[in-house]
Amino acid sequence: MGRPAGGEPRYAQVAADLRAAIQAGDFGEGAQLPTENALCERYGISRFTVREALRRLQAEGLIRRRRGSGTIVASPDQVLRQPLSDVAELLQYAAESEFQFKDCGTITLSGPRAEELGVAGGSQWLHLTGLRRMSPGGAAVAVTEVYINPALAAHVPGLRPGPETLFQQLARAGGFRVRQVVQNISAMAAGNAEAAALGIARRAPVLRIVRVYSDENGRVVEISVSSHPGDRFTYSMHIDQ
Amino acid sequence: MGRPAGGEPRYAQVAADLRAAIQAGDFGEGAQLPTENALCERYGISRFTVREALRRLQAEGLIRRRRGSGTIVASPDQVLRQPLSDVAELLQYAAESEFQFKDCGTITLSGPRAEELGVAGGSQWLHLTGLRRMSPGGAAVAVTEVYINPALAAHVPGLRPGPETLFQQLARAGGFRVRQVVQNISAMAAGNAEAAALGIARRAPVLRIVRVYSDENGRVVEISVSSHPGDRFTYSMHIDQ
DNA sequence: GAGTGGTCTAGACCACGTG
DNA sequence: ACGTGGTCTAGACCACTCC
Repeated sequence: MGRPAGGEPRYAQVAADLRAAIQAGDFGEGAQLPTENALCERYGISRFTVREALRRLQAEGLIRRRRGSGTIVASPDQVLRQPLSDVAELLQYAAESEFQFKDCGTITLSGPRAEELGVAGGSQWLHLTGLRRMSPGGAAVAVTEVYINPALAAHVPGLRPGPETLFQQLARAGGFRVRQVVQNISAMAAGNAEAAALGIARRAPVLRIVRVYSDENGRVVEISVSSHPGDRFTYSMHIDQ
Repeated sequence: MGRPAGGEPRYAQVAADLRAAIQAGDFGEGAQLPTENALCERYGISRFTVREALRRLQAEGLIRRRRGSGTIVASPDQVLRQPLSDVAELLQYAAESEFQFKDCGTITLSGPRAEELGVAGGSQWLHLTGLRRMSPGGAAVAVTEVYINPALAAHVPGLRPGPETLFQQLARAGGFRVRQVVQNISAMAAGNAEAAALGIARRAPVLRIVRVYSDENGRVVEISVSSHPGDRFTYSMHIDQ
């Protein structure tokens, strides 16, 4: 039957359970996962639901599947892997790194900057700035500018660093859901402020990732602009077929 | 019944049909697509198959879906959108741009370069170099180095620019299938050769995309290294939920 | 041949958006 | 209230891998 239980679909619960087991090393790297039928029995659910859960894990790059061979735990790859095919994966990345920020008041986004971000020129935004590290005290992997819709001003003082991303906290506090994230990646020369924050040379190449978060009505609720040093960050993706 | 017809799954045929209709403008931008049930009747297939087809189009960013509202044609966005969640989407991008290349013989990949690409040091590769433009005669959006497994040397002279990507042509000629693509994106300063080919300043920031194509046995069949001028290229993705 | 994941059917109930 | 897409069941046949 199509009951979503406590609000979360059953496949999401199963996916979370398997993800935790994989990351806890219960299966081991390269090890075989239980077959679909075994998972059906273990959780008492249909194959459809098991497959939906496994589909998510595969999209995250946690598992690899092959007809005839089975499902195996993927080898955790190289540098900084940041897969991306739905919002849940963005959260995964956020939970693995450390983010510190400070409130910078209100800012008006002007001509070229507004155009770059795809917002109306002259519009007002709440402005935060932050630094992301892969480990506490480690080298910064990103400096981030965050712009928040002023309609959400009341909830900004309650924002906390932690496993929850800013947009998750905003969504919960503001009573909306993030429905779409558009992400643009480009290469540019570091500006003075970025170079100073990251400890790199001026005009050094940086990877700039702009994310625009919109809610169900198409309202832009948050924009984040992250600049990553070219030599400390690689955006990694994989496609399996 | 589970018959894959002429080799291509039915949902892929339906997806291709709908994709063609959307791109031909049969529905118009922002227009409503037929409902799932309507598509079931039109194609004489089950809802499962219709949903699998729509799932692909949604991942490509061609449509947006919402419970209660229906399915609409997404507005074609900004600059150069290169979505990516399975191999089929890589092909889409390739078909929309123009790629010219020339054969440069054999090359040995040495220490740091080999490490960057994740191949054995001292291994030999066939080397091609190419230029990609969004329109014939237009400005170059990328300079590309291609390395091909020497075991496929016999098929290299048959490679042709066109709507089919190099790895598609290699797979067909070599009788294998590309099973995995790993893609790494980083920012770096342009080298002398890249700067000259792209007509940009030396040390200008470029977006470097390294793609490693592997077949079903994990054998690396092709590696492509594309360098995009920072000011002419943006890698764009979207996530809908 | 046995077992895997991939495709597909014909149903069902549900949450959500729009009237 | 109604129709939409989202979740879910219990089956089935198929292509593929491995023994």
